[in-house]
Amino acid sequence: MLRSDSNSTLSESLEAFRDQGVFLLLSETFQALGDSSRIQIVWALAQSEYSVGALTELLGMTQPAVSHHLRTLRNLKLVRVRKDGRTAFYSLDDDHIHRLLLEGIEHVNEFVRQS
Amino acid sequence: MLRSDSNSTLSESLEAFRDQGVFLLLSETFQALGDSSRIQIVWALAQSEYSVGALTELLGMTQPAVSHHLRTLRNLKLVRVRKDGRTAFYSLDDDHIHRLLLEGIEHVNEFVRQS
DNA sequence: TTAACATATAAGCGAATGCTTATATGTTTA
DNA sequence: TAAACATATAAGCATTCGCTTATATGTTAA
Repeated sequence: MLRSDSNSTLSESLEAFRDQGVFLLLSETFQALGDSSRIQIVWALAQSEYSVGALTELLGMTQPAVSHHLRTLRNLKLVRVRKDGRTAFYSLDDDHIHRLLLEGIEHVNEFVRQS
Repeated sequence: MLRSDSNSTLSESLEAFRDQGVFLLLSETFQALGDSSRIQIVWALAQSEYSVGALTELLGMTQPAVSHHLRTLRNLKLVRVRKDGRTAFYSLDDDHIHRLLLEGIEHVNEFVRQS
């Protein structure tokens, strides 16, 4: 197989990103969005903040399942919590998440258009 | 066309997106990017097109593993193939994928900055 | 304080996932 | 044609994942 020096810069970035854990963190981030239930949660939070109970009712899941998913999203800083008394209000952490979601939807649109 | 009525409520858009399979396809797309090996493949292809053999050597994986991951990415139209003789050259399917990757990296940067 | 409420966590089960080894398909070259 | 080559697919195994039920933690109200 043909080997060229033009790979050197890529293989350097590959090694650097591997060492810095960028690929791992990046894949974990996408993986967090890679679940139908969590995407629905993120979609809801993209409209407004919601409490755990509200999400539970809105999405028709059990409360522990919602909490479980929210922890996953929280660990990767995709959502944040605001506590008021005994209720916890969740919202998207920053605009990157919103844009990620929109880019994803655009791709899906493209996908369906080609089918 | 996949879109929610801008006047509809959240629960209506949730129902519509569920029925149209948007959430499923969207989560599958993110899930495809949610693996450390596949992200490295996508990162490589974001720089230039590569053959299966080149990716195998570049990433230090076995050839069947690379083919396996490429199929996953292909099924979701994240990458496309161009065949020349007995070699298959892969590249990113469209610009959405590139932007998804860049948005993800920005989020990871934000993540690390906060830690 | 006690009871009701809102959320978080734990343990365990079934299903899905990524990788390995082995083999099949298809293309070029001797 | 046969052999070498490039890629794709298949079967099996170990691990991970999402969900369920049960329970714990913490807050408000009577």
